[in-house]
Amino acid sequence: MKTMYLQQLPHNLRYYRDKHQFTQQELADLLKVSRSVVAKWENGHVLPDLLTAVKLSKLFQISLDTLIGEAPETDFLLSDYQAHYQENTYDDKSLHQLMDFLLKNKTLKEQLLHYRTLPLKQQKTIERFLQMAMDELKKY
Amino acid sequence: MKTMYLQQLPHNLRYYRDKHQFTQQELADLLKVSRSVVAKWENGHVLPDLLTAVKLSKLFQISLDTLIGEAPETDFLLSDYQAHYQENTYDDKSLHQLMDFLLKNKTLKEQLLHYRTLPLKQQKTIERFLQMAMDELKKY
DNA sequence: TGTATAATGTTCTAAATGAGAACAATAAAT
DNA sequence: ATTTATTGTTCTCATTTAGAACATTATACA
Repeated sequence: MKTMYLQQLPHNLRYYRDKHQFTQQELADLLKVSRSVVAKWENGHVLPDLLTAVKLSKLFQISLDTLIGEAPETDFLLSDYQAHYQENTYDDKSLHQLMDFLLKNKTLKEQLLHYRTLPLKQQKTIERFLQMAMDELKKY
Repeated sequence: MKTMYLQQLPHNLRYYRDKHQFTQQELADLLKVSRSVVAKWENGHVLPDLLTAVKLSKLFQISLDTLIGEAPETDFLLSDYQAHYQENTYDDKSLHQLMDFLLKNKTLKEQLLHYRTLPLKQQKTIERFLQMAMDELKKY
């Protein structure tokens, strides 16, 4: 059996574009692509690339999974967890992002764990060093 | 400002592959692609196409949005979080410690938030520098 | 209804980009 | 220390998409 994964995408695209009352041309302009390619997406002749798909989902304010018609069932439990975390001072969104990031970057995480154990003076030194490195890279 | 949308994808791919204890080869076989292209995804040299991305999200049993690191709400992060906590108490403790640490170190936190948005290549460079700095300090 | 205009569909070509094979470098194991 | 497993990179080829031009269909309105 062939992959049915993206069957729905063309329909969804047209549906959401209509919903937002865009013409193909208007949508194309927003995304800075040609109109003809929008038509091709909607007719299933061609797939948008991943980046474009993300842009579309943002534009339509829906999840990627919804856009491609593969939205997973919603998870009830989540609100509970969210409540829990909000109570416990971890309500800072940026911190969440950071933790998620560290969760997925083992090396950095290990480094930070070690960094944490260093004398304050050394921490400061490293902090400055890090800042320098990042400023330096910013130039390019 | 450049599109930051898919910054996270390489890390996430590696993270979930590791989590499932696949080698690149094994993952490649499951998806019926070459191993080298898996390596390139994980190093941010190339993007998987939409269909492959969907397959990956199915294989890892996560949403596409989670996979690309653009989960609309923190919901997805939290679920990841939760799973992680349940599975691996040891690691979690360290994550908790890190969270507390970062909560109390605003500068470092800001740096990391910025670091997170850098191109993968720059991240690697900085990571190496950081390692060097820390190794150097270890001597004294 | 006929005509003009707007919106959409399709084709062809050129260009972008990912895929794979082969080779290189690292890491892990023994 | 040497072998083996795993991962990273380069080069080329093949695939696929994007855009322009053209064709078709739908809509407006006289």
